[in-house]
Amino acid sequence: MATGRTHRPATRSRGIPEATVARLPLYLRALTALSERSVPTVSSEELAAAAGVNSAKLRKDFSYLGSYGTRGVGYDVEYLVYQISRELGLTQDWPIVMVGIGNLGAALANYGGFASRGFRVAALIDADPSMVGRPVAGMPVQFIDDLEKIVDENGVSIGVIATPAGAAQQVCDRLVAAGVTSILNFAPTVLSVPDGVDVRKVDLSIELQILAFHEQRKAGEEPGAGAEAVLPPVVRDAGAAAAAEGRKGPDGDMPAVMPA
Amino acid sequence: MATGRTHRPATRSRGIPEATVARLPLYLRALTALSERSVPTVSSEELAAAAGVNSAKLRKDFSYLGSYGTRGVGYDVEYLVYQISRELGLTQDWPIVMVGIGNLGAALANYGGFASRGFRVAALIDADPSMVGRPVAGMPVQFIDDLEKIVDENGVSIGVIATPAGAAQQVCDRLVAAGVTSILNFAPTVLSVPDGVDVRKVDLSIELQILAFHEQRKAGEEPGAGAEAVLPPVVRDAGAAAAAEGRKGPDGDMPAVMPA
DNA sequence: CCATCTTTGTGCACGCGTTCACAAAGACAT
DNA sequence: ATGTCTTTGTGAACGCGTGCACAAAGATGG
Repeated sequence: MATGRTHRPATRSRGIPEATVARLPLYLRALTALSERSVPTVSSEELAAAAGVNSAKLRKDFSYLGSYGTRGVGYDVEYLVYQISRELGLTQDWPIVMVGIGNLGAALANYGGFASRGFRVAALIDADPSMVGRPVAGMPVQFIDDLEKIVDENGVSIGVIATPAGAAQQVCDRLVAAGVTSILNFAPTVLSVPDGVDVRKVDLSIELQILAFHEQRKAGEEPGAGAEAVLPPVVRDAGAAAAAEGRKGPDGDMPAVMPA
Repeated sequence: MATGRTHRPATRSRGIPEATVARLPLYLRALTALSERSVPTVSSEELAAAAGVNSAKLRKDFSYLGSYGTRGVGYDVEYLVYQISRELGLTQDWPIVMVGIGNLGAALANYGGFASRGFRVAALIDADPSMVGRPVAGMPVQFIDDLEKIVDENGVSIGVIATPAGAAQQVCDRLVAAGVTSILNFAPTVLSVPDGVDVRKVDLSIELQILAFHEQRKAGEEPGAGAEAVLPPVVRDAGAAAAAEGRKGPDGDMPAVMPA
């Protein structure tokens, strides 16, 4: 799900559901591991286990790509690796630019997973003049003024934004204007982009917050005694009127600071 | 979606849909920004725009939490900030441990978004003795042998794994055995965990691959001439029999290297 | 107190994704 | 060649999430 898009164009591609596309890299990784161990064929059951999904789901996913399996035997590992790679567009070379070489950006630049599988970091870009020229991941950081030139000369269509939140939209606009049509956003902001541009968002703190939600559920299954909750950071009020509506029965400790 | 779980228990929590939970942090961020600008109330339309979602969806999401709005006016910003924070469990203090202080781990430790909103990095842990004692983000790295002690003494229930793929499952097992019940996994591996443990996965290269898929679609809408695809990394064969089944009509360049 | 206007909360329908369950397809042995 | 056994590919049912559209609720003004 490309968070950051206001309306979902569904992008039902060429009949391949978005949910399936999101799982193809998972299958590809599992298949690559099998390939390295020279395993010739694999059943949907085995591969599904390796990828952490349901076997029926896996078969249906593959059915969107075509009939690449052999009944009674399974799937040919090498063949499937190539088919999925091709479907994902990984048989091409994808030059990417990374903007914002702070802690996170530098780590991403060094991250091996980025360079693998057809992705090639074409340039690292930052707005801080003191960063410019400094080598990060064996590559000199370039100044943001050259962004358009870099994108154009390298034929870059994928950009990674790892700037502070405040600069993200501005950087995004420049990338899009320069011709970038896919953006991976690490800044904690909602980017607005024109139609035809894909944005995917990776937000570390959101992931933690979702975990905290489930964690809280596990911890305080019983209502009434809310364990040891820290005082709410907002002003509290004694009025409990708001709780009267009571859609949620088991919710003993509603602080109720209803606005006037 | 907690990738990494084999079967989905759906975790339909207390009636709050998982999709809604995943959006609550988004709303919270937008609301916090409004709060800092001292905006007293906000309509579902405005807030939805700020969070990048549909207004009807936002209202439905909030309806799961209760009736916190005022018709004809909108939502009280401060009140809603507190309600969502409480629902997400962010009014508590969540000590977390981070295992694997390489490039990515160090960047995460320095990442401001982690420390904000109730999350507190209780310890940084690494298996490399040369890292131990070295300060990262103003905090000494501790040796992995003390993992169980650290988790226990700090009451840690959330762990972040930023190790290489090979070490991830092992680290995961130790975390779970020590009492951690929520894991945020940055290693490119499928973790298997017992029931009751939540795993969320952040995979940088997968996100890129999904972008590449859509990018490829945008670039080569026409079939037949596959632009300038690099030669397939697997052995090719002249046999074209496999394509005969032909579920997908418009797919001109099927390489067809069917196994024997 | 009544009328009007704004905005919420939600019933409903629709579409996507998941899962089940099974027929068809092929491998393999005899 | 025939039968058995394994595994795929998929039709169909189900459930969740989304978005529309509107009635109910409350604010505001006269």
